[in-house]
Amino acid sequence: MAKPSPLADMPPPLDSALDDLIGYAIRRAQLKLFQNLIGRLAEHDLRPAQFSALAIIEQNPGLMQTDLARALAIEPPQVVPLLNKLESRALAVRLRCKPDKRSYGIFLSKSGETLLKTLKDIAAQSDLDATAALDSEERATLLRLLKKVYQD
Amino acid sequence: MAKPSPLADMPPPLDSALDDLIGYAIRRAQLKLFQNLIGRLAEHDLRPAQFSALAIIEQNPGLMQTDLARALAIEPPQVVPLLNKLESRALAVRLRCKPDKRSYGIFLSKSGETLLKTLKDIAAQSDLDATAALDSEERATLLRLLKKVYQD
DNA sequence: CAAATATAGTTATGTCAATTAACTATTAAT
DNA sequence: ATTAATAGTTAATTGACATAACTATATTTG
Repeated sequence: MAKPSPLADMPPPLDSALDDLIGYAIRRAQLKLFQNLIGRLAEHDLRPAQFSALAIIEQNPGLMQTDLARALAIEPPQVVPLLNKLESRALAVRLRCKPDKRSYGIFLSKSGETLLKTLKDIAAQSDLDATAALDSEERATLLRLLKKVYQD
Repeated sequence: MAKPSPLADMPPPLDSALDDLIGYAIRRAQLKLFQNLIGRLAEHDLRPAQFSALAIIEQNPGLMQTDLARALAIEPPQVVPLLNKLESRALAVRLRCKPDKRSYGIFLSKSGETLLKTLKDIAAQSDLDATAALDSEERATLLRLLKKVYQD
């Protein structure tokens, strides 16, 4: 059962004249998407950053914690408990496999790969669910425009 | 001078296979917009929530703190320091002006109104700046689609 | 009317995330 | 060799935020 999500419901705001700002609209839409995803991932006792980490590790097997930190836009110390959690659940492993013995290579375990498949479906479903007001053409347009914004 | 903004730069991520999720794209785009706005508002020693509060008060003069909390999607205790700050800078005032003497009516001061005009320009400029990769038709489309998502 | 209950705002407390600083071990540079 | 830099970790600080408790009014109702 989905947790009651402390930040969950965004109440209908009073008229605030911010309505024509993309920054305002995107914040509200992002919150909706994020809350939806948080709820669904919670059933697997995972947070969005952990899901992102799994996806990044899959695409970049053997990467170092430093790389993961940069990719997640978090600081190295935050990577430690995150990876500890993934490792304790046997979803990922740290291996001393580099010429440089200070660093670890990070890999998904078999069950990490399996779970990630499920999580990707969940994320895709969450996306669809939270954007149910759009048809698939609009969704494609939205994605294209968002990429244009953040890739700039 | 703009503060070096602790969260500022989102580094180019490794390929992570999250690229086709709207939730992922919107988070990254939102962060870009938000960081841009934070930087610009910092020059006026204001945070986005304080700017939003000013805009909401302008549109709803005399509203109660409870209403403001709901509109900002924050808890009532958080309104206290926020309003204290606005009041200490003489941008807004709490007035016992209701039949119910437990509550305050909140209003902008003259200088609050004046500053808000400036801030709206800043926010609009921030929007344009952070979405410089889009032409104005694309911007309109993006805004329309985002509204559709969060108003749903 | 009196007592009980509810509400607006505030204060106090606890929790948790996230940044920073400092420590260990390895590696690279002079 | 000594020094400096880097990967990862631990520890300490800060800050956001929620929850609970307090005050003063207001409402309800017995």
